[in-house]
Amino acid sequence: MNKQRLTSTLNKAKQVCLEHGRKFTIQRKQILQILLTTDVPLSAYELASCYKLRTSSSVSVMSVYRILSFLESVNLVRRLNSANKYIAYGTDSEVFKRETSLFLICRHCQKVETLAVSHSDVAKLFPHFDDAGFTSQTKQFEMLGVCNECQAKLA
Amino acid sequence: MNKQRLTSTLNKAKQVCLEHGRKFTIQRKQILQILLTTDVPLSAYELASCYKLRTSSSVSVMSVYRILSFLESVNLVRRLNSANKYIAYGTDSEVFKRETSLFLICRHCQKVETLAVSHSDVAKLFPHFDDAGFTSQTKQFEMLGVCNECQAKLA
DNA sequence: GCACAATTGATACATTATAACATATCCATA
DNA sequence: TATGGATATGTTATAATGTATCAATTGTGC
Repeated sequence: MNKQRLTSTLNKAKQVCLEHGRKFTIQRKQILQILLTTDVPLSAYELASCYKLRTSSSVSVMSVYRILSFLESVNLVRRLNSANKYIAYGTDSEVFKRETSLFLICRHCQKVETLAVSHSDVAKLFPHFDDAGFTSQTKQFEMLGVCNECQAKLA
Repeated sequence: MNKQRLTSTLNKAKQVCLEHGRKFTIQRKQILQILLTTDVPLSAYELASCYKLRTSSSVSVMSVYRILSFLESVNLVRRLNSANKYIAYGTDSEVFKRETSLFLICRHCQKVETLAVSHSDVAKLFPHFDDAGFTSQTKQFEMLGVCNECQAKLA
């Protein structure tokens, strides 16, 4: 993510927090910024380490979990279930706009690409889904595999 | 799962193991049987407890993980990433037949329903999926929500 | 019996996550 | 100003999940 987009996302993130009557504290900002400026998902423990390296300050893992859970609740961060790691994305991204997302996670380089999926597509995608009478609360799907670039390298 | 289907699945499971040049040991059989006869997913630790209760024998958690990982490798068991738990299914099920599956996981009763998805449907219905040039190795999607029955109860 | 691979046991450890309670900070307002 | 409530963080302990390593056992073919 380039500098301009980062700044704009951080500003928007602050707005989002305020709109929820919550604060955009320095720690929340730092954690979000770390996630926005790394290209691979990070675990809570990795985030705590990163925090120490980048800021000459520190944050407890417990706080990292709380911060992540807060940032998730306002849709600024997502947890990848298949990796137990976390990602962020620009506030101009489809992920932030609360559509259903498909995360393509590369097993080699760990990078994650995001595609948007409409809810109607989801229903269409899975035959008999409507018959099942199941009320989905899921806004993300995860797919593991090999990305374009890694495939080229491996070939 | 009824008794007849259980027996047939266990027999088929033995075949599958032998076809892979591996054994269908008593422990593997017990673990599989526990998974086949529970209606909710179980964690490795829960399986170890269950094993003790049901068999008057026991198995180390380490072994449970090895057994699960083996059973997964021959497609007799699946791990649910969103719950860190494991499920099995009849050998007559679509899941066993290696199609892509969608697991509908109920947040209330924990029960899991399975739908089959063809690979071509997956590619077709995520817009821009082909553009991404991503090679998927995923054979399952997980959806959290509320099942039919629980919804009726809650209403 | 012996060699070999597959399986399991046992111990230790790593990683991920939550519980519980204390403290701090900020803001509205009495 | 102070005080009360909500929000946020610190601290410690512990639970839950998972892996590494090496030894022991079991079964099978020769």
